[in-house]
Amino acid sequence: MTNIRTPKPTESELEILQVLWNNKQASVRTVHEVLLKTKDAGYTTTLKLMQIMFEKGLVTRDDSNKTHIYQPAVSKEKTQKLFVNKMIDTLFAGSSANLVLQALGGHEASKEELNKIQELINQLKKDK
Amino acid sequence: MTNIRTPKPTESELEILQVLWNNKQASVRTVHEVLLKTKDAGYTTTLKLMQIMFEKGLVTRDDSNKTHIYQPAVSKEKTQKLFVNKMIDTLFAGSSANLVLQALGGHEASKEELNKIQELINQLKKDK
DNA sequence: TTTGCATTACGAAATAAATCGTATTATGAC
DNA sequence: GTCATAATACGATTTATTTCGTAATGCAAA
Repeated sequence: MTNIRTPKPTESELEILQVLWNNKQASVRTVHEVLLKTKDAGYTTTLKLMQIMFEKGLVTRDDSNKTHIYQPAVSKEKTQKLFVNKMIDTLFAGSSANLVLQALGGHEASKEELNKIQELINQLKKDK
Repeated sequence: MTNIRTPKPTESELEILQVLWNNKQASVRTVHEVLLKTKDAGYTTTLKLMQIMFEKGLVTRDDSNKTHIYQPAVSKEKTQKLFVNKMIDTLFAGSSANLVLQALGGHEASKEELNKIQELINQLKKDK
């Protein structure tokens, strides 16, 4: 599995990836429209960012039509792992449990979600 | 509780804060020595960063002696929460549980740590 | 007091990231 | 074909971050 090295996405790039992950694929216009709900930037800014992401290999695109259609080139899961691991390293002294405690303590999680976590924990304990 | 707004620490600032949190307080020299183990930068770089952090209010310092002694001005817990929340927002669609699952799935956690998490979950479920 | 050394102060350069203005191009309506 | 519109391309600027060179300062040993 040739793991081509894509750089760590920046803050803004992450926002764009989020949209692409949700929609599977999208035009610049679509992405920009979604971003406008939560931030305030010009269309060409989004365009430029997505072009840069293309150069970096963070996204692919179909440019056979006038309006280019972009797709994520990095998986959500891999990217999440990248950031979670970095965070555990630099902010939680290498302990994933510390991160988990912090996350659950602050944010609210539904009962259903808590059940899912509990299940995973049981699984992990069994494996030891 | 007058919450003075301190800016979000940058990557490098986080590394420095980590050292200060561990040591309670430290001189630039001490911090620099610790950083040298994992990264490669000049002494004046670390100095400058810590001076900037002082201006930003991320650290305080005792400059009554020639060698200034720095202390963290933001708590580890608050900073962790800041980053975890941001991460949940931009990378886990607002679901803390998703982050937890990712964290536990990737990194290894000890049985003891898992127990601690389980305890917290039970507590949270009881509160519902 | 003078010298040497470790420190801080400061400015500036190098790098990275985000933003935007303007020019160019493609497409469809007429 | 011409025009209006919407899109891309591209360069430049702005802002944030990191890095470092050099000067000034304080202190302690000789």
